[in-house]
Amino acid sequence: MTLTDLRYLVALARERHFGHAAERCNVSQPTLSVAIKKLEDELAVTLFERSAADVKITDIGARIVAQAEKVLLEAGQIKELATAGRDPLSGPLKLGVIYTIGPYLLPHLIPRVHQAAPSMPLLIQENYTARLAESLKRGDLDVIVIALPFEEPGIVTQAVYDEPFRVLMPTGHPWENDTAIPAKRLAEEQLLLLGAGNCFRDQVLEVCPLCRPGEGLQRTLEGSSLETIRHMVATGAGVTVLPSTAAAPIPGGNPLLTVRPFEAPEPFRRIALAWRVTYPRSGAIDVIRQAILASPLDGVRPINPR
Amino acid sequence: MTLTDLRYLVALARERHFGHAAERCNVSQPTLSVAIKKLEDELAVTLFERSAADVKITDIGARIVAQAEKVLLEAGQIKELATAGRDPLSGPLKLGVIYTIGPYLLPHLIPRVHQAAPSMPLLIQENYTARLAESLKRGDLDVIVIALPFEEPGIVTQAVYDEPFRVLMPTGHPWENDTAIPAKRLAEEQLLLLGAGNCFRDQVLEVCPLCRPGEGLQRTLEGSSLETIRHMVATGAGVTVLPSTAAAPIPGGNPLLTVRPFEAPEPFRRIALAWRVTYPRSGAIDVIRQAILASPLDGVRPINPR
DNA sequence: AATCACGATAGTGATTAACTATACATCGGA
DNA sequence: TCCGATGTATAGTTAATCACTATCGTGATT
Repeated sequence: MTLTDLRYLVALARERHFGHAAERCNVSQPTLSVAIKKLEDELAVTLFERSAADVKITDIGARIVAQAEKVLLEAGQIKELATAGRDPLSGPLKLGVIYTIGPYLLPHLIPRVHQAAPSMPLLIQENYTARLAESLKRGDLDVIVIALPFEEPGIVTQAVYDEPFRVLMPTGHPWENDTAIPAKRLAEEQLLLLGAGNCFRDQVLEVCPLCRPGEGLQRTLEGSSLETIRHMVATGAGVTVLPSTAAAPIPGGNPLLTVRPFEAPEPFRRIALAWRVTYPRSGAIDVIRQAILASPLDGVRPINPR
Repeated sequence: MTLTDLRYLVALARERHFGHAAERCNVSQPTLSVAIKKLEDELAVTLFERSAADVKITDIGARIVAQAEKVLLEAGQIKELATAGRDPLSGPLKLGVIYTIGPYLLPHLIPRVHQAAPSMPLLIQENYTARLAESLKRGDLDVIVIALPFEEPGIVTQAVYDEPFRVLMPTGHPWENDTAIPAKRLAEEQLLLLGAGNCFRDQVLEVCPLCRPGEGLQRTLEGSSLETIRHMVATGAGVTVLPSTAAAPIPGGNPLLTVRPFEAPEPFRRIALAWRVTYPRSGAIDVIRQAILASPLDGVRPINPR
């Protein structure tokens, strides 16, 4: 049993296809077949049911694969430790960002990180919080940028900034003359919402408890983005709530759109970094944090680490 | 980086002496020296400070050794899992049973399986043959109990017993005085039938080709069960055909109901086990078969495996 | 300076892991 | 029922790796 064998095992469990798994491991199909068979012989256990139609993992196989993943994750930590021991700012950093932050943060973040740590390229993935959390735990990501609350065993978080919410309406809307909008008044309007899975959607619904989706004027745009919603507001389809960084990303802005703050207490979300407790490159995380705080993010309030 | 390398690494960290560490690993000293050097090159980190006096572990080396120990521990768990999973009678078995067998077989089967294989809990699902077949092929079920004929690619079957059909009528019915009922005479009566999807319904209709549902006196009870039909017969709503195990499930029976056999040739159904050809826990299947045959099922004729 | 202890290096053989080519099994369509 | 497509297993070969013995180099001790 070698680490290579375990990698083959995990790949096969993921792909459920010898050929594809082999390709993913950059080896030939027979290599992988033989390795799996060798493992099965060594452990004296059938790990997979092979049939013409597909490859099914056995019950015991699944448990062993889960354990193999743990072994590989821990083994990967050895390389991370070595990298960190050399220089935490060398080697690629796998960064995950939620959809409602990525487009507004990354254009500022990337050049700043590159300047602070030129030998630390960023490998970036945008996704929902739940997916990012999974990847983070699996080791597919090193650090993620998400909104609090966020509690996962084995994961630590550090708040970075608070970001107030804004109301976005088409220019000419009756609220245009108000300097600040009370949250309850959202219930009077057609409110455009992101699809389920976006944490920001839930946060908006918390702001306005009367806005139950499906009852009344709210409209959910499944699989959509804040940018799409912005365009819909511009066409007069309704109003929406945006995080401040997303409210006016282009200097000057769109003349068809008007942004107004909420009335106090202004609703906001708290954005944080999260990483595995065991992740050794704390220096790299600090660089990310500094780069975020150095970015010109509209309306945000930095949080100092305790 | 291999698991062997990590074992050498850990041994050296413990012994702080290349020769002794090599001895403990049952390899020569140069073998261990080379392996450690290879690791250091691969990780681009100095793990040990070699001096004439002794071998000192570096700061980063100590952290990597600790991690290596974790990897080895987790890797050892794989072997433990394999040992634990080697017994086909350990671990849950996902068993599917058709609706017209489940209520009569399972009360006998479950305690017998538990006795024969205490560490093999049964996860049971009752459904139509077609649904069970699908789940079986998908791997959601491991073994199913169905009525023959049953042909599916990749699935093998083994007949377990034959079960004759019986006529159930309300007590006081004119047929009560007959010792056996000819199948054709069913067409004379209001015949209560299970809904489509139940294989038993089709088998009953085969017994009596004149009984076309929808024409004449037959009545189909969609979404119903044999127990419901039994109650309807008791109220005089008609007669029905039951498999023998369902004819008198309670000792003593119901005074409102009378059961009579068919005239020879007695119609029957053949009950079988089915599983994927690739399913590795044949021992578990055998336990199920034995437990079925050991159950006191009214009127059934066991079939010996060829 | 000679010796000793110990790790590093060189060179060689055996094992193993990888490849290509091809056999074999199964399923679906003609 | 045969044939082709798909997918896994096996055979045979090559290359890389691992582990061995023998020996060297270095620093500490006598």
